[in-house]
Amino acid sequence: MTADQDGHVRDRAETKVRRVRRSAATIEDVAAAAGVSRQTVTRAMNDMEGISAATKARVLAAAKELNYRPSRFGRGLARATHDTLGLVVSDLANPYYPEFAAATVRYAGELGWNVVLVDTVHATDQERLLVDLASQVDAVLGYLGPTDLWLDALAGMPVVTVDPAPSGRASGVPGVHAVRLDPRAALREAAAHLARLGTRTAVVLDADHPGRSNERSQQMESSLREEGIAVEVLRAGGQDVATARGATLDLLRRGLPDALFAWNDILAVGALATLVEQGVSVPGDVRLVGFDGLSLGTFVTPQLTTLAVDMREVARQAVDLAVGTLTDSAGAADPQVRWVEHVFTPRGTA
Amino acid sequence: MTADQDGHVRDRAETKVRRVRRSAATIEDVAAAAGVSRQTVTRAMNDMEGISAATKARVLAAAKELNYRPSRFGRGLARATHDTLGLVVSDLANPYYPEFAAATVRYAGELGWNVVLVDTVHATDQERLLVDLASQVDAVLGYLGPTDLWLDALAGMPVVTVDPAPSGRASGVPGVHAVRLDPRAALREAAAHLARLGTRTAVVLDADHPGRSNERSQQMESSLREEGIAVEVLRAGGQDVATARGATLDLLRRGLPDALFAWNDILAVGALATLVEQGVSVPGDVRLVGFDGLSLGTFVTPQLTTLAVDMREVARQAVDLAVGTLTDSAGAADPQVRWVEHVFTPRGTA
DNA sequence: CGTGCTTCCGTGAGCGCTCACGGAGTGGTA
DNA sequence: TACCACTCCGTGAGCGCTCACGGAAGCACG
Repeated sequence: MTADQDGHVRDRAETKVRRVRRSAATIEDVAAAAGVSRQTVTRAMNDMEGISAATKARVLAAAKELNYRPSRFGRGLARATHDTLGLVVSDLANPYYPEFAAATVRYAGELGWNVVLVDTVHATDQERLLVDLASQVDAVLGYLGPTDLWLDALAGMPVVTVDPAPSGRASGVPGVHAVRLDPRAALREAAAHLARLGTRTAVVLDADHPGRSNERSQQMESSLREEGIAVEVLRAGGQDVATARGATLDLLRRGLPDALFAWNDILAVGALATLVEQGVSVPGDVRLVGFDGLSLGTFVTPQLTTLAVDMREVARQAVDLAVGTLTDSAGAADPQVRWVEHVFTPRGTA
Repeated sequence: MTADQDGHVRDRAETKVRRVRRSAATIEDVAAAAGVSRQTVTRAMNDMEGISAATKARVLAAAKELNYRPSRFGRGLARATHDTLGLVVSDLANPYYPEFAAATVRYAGELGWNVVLVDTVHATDQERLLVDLASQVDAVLGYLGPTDLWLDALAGMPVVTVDPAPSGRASGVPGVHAVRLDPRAALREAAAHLARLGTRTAVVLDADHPGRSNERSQQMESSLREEGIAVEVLRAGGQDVATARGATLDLLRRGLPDALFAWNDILAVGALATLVEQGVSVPGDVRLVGFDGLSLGTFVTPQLTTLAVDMREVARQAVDLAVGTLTDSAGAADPQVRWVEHVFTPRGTA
């Protein structure tokens, strides 16, 4: 890391890279080897029209012989589009995001789109990361974080945010769409389910994040109240297993409620482990409900009752929105919102 | 999907993309706005020498004003290197790979390298994917699968394989390195630990993959034998939770051993869940040991005893090898192998 | 005053590819 | 023969950027 006279810190690779000279074959080499022109090579490589089967075979053979790989950069420069989507997640170490990413990569792949996946949590300069991403993809989708961080960096490019709605400045901007998650019906189902099991008191285990966390736990709270259940919201201040353990131990000391509603499956799993270790029976003594429907919830015993989000559906909606904006005539770029409903998934803990 | 006369199936996005015309600002625009030349803009954007502070400030202001984002393609074409590593994993839905990817992205980022992450399991044409990756990165590392699939596609480019050794044709190729995992010491420790607990019989729960699986389970088998423990290898034929459940139920019918040694943590967690559900006490009736040390093993109760691999260390070695080959003088490209040892991590199940 | 050095900046050229065009050859019709 | 349509292929030009150079100005030295 060095700093220039403006105090701007450079964190790129400073050491001069003396690359193993690859002397990669270029389109010109292939053209010469096959005795044709560049354009004919292009036609062969991209399955374009206007080339005879014999010539095409000869070109492809030459390409294979020379180990020719078309340069993504050359192509990117010459073409207007790149058949590529940028997928942004905030932290691959959080099991939620790999599940989302895997579903998206799969669906986009089925449609013939490439995906460039970036993880923002480790980025030293998030804006630079997004700017860089923007220059090489046709659209960006995923968990982009606060609007101010990306609205300028991605200006003029189709964007699909997932889960939290694009706030303030971003709403109404052409080409900026949203896939939103609606847990309300599933929450009502879960609350009714808990009431049916005789639940009188409940604790909402909140991760206490400023934005959406509040909305989600508020929704949890009100749906429980509507079933006549007394609710306390406990802000754990984090969404990792260790935090859940601490909060649960705290709860044990103060006296357990009939049910525990966790902000997400990770907190739920942490609570479950702590409860079981302390000899509390789940769901016998305490009912437990998670949120997200991660596969992780099926690894524990008893398996976690949760409000699942259908990742394939989220992926489908997000990719369809992005691709739709790209393929439709320019007029169809007006902002759209697609809702995906959570699904109440009773398993072993409630 | 269409097929041309050669029967070659195209799976790229066929629909013509009529992109929202972005009319992105180019370096020329910035140069004109700031009243300087292209080269001066380059100097300002890349913190290069030979530019006065005043001019630099003027250029950066103009760039910001025009919302200028340097094109990755233009830059890629003009530059020899890209400060970018290609990271290949086989399936993000398998919790092992996100942990590896997160560690690698983080460490590479600390060194100032960008990372392009690709998932091969969903690729319709894996070779094409790798060829595409190769054209835009300086080196490739990760889980590349069978040598034949990538050796040609990545010819002449630094490659670092992780875990399984590059087989046959790839060994000894300049620039093709390996980070290998060595579980032997940890296996001995685990076996001794099990013996100390009075284990007389054990079952190795194998995932039954043709290549490395055999080696791993063989190592498990022999280390247990050396402690005088009778071993049976059970080939489950898969490495998902459902498979583990089936195999465990099968085992229950036939009579349980004193200990279960699972091919990886996922199988172990599946076995644990099944055992607990069936009223078997772990580690009371059966000791259980996993393999990999995924965070997932700390989510279950009791927490999984396992042979952990230090992902940060693996990431460090892999990135260092790749970057080292790139930065050293060309002679240092002779194949290297870095070993990372597993760490026996006794937790709750043994 | 001529020479050399340093600092700052601009000019061609070219990276590898695709696009829009145009031309050569073939076969059919008037 | 003259004309047209069609198939196949090649030729400039240019995408946006950086590299290697070279030139202009300012200053110090003999």
